[in-house]
Amino acid sequence: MKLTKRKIAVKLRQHGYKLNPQRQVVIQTIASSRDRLTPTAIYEKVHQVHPNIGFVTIYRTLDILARLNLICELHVGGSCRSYTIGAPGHHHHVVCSSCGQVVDFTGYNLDKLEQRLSQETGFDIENHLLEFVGLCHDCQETASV
Amino acid sequence: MKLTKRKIAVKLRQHGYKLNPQRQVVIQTIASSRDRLTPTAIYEKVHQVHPNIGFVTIYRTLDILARLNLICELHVGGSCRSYTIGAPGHHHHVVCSSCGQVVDFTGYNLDKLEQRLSQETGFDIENHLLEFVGLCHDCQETASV
DNA sequence: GTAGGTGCAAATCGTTTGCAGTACA
DNA sequence: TGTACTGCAAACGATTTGCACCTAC
Repeated sequence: MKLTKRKIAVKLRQHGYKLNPQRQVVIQTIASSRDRLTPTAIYEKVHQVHPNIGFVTIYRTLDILARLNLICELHVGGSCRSYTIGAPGHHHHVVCSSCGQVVDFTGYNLDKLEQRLSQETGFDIENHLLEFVGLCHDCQETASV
Repeated sequence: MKLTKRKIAVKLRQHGYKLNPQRQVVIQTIASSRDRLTPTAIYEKVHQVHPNIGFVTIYRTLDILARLNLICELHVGGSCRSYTIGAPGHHHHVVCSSCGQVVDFTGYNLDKLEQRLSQETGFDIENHLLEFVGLCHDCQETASV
């Protein structure tokens, strides 16, 4: 389940951000893609439909959306600045190294490990990053042909 | 346990790379730091001692070392291009969000989760990324003063 | 009406490439 | 000796900033 556009709009307003057409287009673009998208990729998609929306707007919108956890940054297997639409609640991602498709999953809990690490290292652990890379079903077939 | 300089030298030679003074300095710099280092940080440290070593050499050396798994890329809590000296064998990292100190740990196995995800998503999973961020012991004290 | 947002151009930062000279095995 | 490596300068791409105008609330 992905975040609906409505929920995103509400959260933006809650935090004092306006929801104008440009932002709607950016959100719509990310939300309707199954792949992880770089700022450039987002710009290109957006630009096809709305040629007057500039790069700067993309960057600024991404900053806001990321800060509000409405989109997720991905690191594995490619550009360190690519995003996917955020799912509600805590979750992790599986990313295709070939086509960039992103699948998210829930139900894996790292609390116990965090606790062990806190004790062993003396760190006060705040957060973690867990991602998987591999080939999605389609790309496996393409690769084996 | 970290990789010794000797082991690094051997591995470089095994792969047909030369071990010249510049590379030794770069390796020494990374190996002797407890923190994660960006290319710029490495350059600055190296430059203090050897002002004639240029940026390009740093980048090229980092590429080689990373390809041979002699250093590890870190993503969490800061620049996406920072490195720490590699430990032998499979391991993960805990990084301090304040000072950048890196501690690595072993003994946590994600095979079972990978298997579950393969079944659920149809992905052929090749690799994963698992890092933790938090405050190290020293920075917790500094923060609470 | 006004704070916040846009879009352009220019500045800036990090990274890569071409090339001539240099050094290691 | 020959191949690989360095270091400079220049090219390049991605991201940020300044500023005047605009628009959602």
